Amino acid sequence: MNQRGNVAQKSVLKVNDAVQQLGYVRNVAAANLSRKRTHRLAFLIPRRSNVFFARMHEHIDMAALHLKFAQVSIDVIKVDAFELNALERAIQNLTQTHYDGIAIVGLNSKQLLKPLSALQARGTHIVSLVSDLPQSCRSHYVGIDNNKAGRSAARLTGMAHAGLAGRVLIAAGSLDASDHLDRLEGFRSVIEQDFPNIDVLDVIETGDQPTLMRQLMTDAWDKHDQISAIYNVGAGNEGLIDMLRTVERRQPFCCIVHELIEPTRRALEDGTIDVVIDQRPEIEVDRALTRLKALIDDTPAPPSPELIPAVYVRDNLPAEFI
Amino acid sequence: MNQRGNVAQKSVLKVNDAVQQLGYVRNVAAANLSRKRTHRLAFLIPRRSNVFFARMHEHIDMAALHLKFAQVSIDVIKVDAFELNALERAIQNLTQTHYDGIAIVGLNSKQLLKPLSALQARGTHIVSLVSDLPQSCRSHYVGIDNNKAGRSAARLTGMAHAGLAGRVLIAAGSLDASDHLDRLEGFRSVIEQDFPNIDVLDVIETGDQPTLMRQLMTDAWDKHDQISAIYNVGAGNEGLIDMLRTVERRQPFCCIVHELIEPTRRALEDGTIDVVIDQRPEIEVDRALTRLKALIDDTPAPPSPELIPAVYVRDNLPAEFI
DNA sequence: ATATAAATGATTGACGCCTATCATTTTTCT
DNA sequence: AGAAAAATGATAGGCGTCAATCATTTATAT
Repeated sequence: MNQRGNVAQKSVLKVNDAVQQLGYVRNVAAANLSRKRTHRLAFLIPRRSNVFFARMHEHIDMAALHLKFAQVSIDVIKVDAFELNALERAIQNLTQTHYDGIAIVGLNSKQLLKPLSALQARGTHIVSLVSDLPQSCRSHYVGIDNNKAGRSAARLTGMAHAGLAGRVLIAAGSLDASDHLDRLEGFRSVIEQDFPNIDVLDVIETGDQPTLMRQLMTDAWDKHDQISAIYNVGAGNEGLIDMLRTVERRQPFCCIVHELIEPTRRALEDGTIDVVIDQRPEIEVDRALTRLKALIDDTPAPPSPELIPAVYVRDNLPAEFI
Repeated sequence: MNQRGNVAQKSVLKVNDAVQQLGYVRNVAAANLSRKRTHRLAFLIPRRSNVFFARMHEHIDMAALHLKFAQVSIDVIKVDAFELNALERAIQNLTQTHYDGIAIVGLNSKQLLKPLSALQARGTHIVSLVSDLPQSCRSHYVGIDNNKAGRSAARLTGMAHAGLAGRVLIAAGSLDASDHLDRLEGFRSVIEQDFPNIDVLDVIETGDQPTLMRQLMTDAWDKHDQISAIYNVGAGNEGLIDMLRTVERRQPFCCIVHELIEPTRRALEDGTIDVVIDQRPEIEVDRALTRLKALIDDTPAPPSPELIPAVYVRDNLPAEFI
C-alpha cells in the first residue's frame, strides 16, 4: 500500500482485494504518527500591497493557532507585491527549508516554472492562492472566478439603472494584472449584452494608488456629466471614496468596488458606495489549508464547493472584531 | 492535564508551568489514537421538506467520504420537516446509539430542552444548523443571520428601483418560522428607513407550497397593478416562477428569492428572477463538522468568519456538477 | 552446479499519548 | 499506635501504522 517497491504483482492484487473485502480504511493519523510526518506549510503573500493581505495574514495566524494541535506549522513569507523577480527569488529561497506544502499568491509567468518545478521535485505540494500560477506548477487554484465577479458587478449595476440609460466609469489598477482584466471583461460583456443603454467609458488606470485614483476620478467625473455608475476592479478605493464624498449624486447611481477593508466598509455604511464584492480571504486561506493537508496526507481531494465572493451591501456586513 | 483527579494542587501547578516553559502542545492525533477515540457524528435534518436539504445531504455524504480517513463517521437522520414532536422523538432516539457529536436543524422550542440536556449529559456535543435550537442546549449555531439576509434583499430591491416608486409583494412559508420572520423584519426595516417611496404589501402566507404560492401570487399580481418587486422569504418558488413566466413585467422590477435549487437556478438563468440569496448549505455543513471535531477533541474553537449567504445573479452561478 | 544478486516476504520496535495498574505517601479512624 | 482508607505518584502496555531490518525465495551469472 505504500509503494515500497519490490512486491510481486500478485501480492499487490491480494492486498488490494483484501482492502476491498474488509473495507479497510487507513488511519491517517496513526500513519503520520508512525512516520513522524508533520505538516510544514508556508504562505507566500505580497507585502503591504494593500490591506487586503493583512487581513489574510491575520487569519493565517489564527488558523495556525488552531492547527498546531494537528502537527501543522505555518510560516508566512512576505514578498514584494507583484514583483516577478522578487517572487522568483522567494520561491528559490523556499528550497532551503523543507516545506511539505506552500500556498502562493502567484503570477502567471513562465519565469516561475523552473523554481516551482524544483520545489515540486523536492516533494513540496503547491497551491496557488487568489492569483493563479502557471497551471502545470500547482496542484490546485484557490480563488474566485474574477470573470464571474465582473459579470455580477455588471448585473447589479444594470439592475440599479431600472431600465434607465447610464454611463459607467471604470477603474483598474493595472491592465497587466489578470484578475483585473478578467473582471473587466466580465463586466463589459454583460453590459454590452444585456444593458445596451448603459455606456462603458474607457478604463482609468490608477496603479491601485489612492491619490492617483482621486485625481483621475475627479477629472473624469467633471469631464463626463451624468455618470451613473462606477466600478473599480482594483484597489486604491480610498481615493475614489474621497472623491465621491465631495460630489453630488443623482439617481440612478451605483458604485461597486472590490474587497472589504476599513475604508470600503465605512463607505458602504455611510452610503458613499453601494456594493463591495469581497473575496473572503479567510475562507480562501481555510481552503488552501485543507487542500494542502489532503495533498500531503495523500488523501482524496476534499469536496470544495466553488468559492463565491461575498456581495456586501451596507446591511449584511460581518460583525467587527475589535 | 487530563483531569484524572486526585492530584495535588502543587503538582498541577508544576505540570502547567512545565507546559508553559517548554511550549508543549499536545498531539491530538496521538491522544485520540491512544484512547481509541473516534468521532461518531450525526446530522439531524428535515426529510424532503424542500430540495434544499437534499443538497445538504449530498454534501454531507461527500464530506463523510473524505473524513473517514480521520476516524470520523457520519450518520444522516431524517426527521419529518418542522414537526416539533417528530424532532423531539428523533432526539430521544439518539440516546440509543452513542454519538460524540450531532448537528441538528433545530426548532427553538422549550420542548426540546429535556431530550437535548439528556444527550449533553451523555457527553454528546451539539451544534444547531440553519435553524437554531434553544441557546442553552447547543455549543454553537452554524447558520446565517436571517435578519441581515432580509435586509440585503431589501437593499438590492431598493437599488433596483433607482429612486423610482414601487410596490413590493412579499411571500413567506409560515410566520411561525423564525427564519422567515427574521428575514421579513430585516426587509421591512430597511425599506421603511431608506426607501420611503416603496410600498410593502401584506405578507402572503404560502406554507411553502408551490401550488398555493402560484394561486395567491397570481391573485395578488392581478389585484395590485404595478407590482415592482417580489421577495419570497420562504420556499415554494416553483409556483412563483410559473406565475412570473406568464405575466409581463415592466421596469422597474426585481424579484428576489432564497436558496439555489434547480428551478430557481433556471429562473435566474432565463431572467425570470433577478437574485437568489443562498445559504450555501455545503459551507454550513463543513462548518458544523469542524466545529464538532474541535468540540470533541477539546481543541480551542476554530476561527470561523461569519457565514455570509451568497448573492447569486445569473452571472455568478456555480458550475453545475452532473 | 554453485555463488551471488535481486526480489519478495515477515518481523520488530518506535511514533506520542492515555488508561489501568501498581507503589508510595499522607490522612483518618479506632 | 496501628490499621484501613484516601490521596498521590510512577510504570507498563498498547492504540494503528510504518521504516528498517532480517529471512527466505527466485533469478542471474559464472
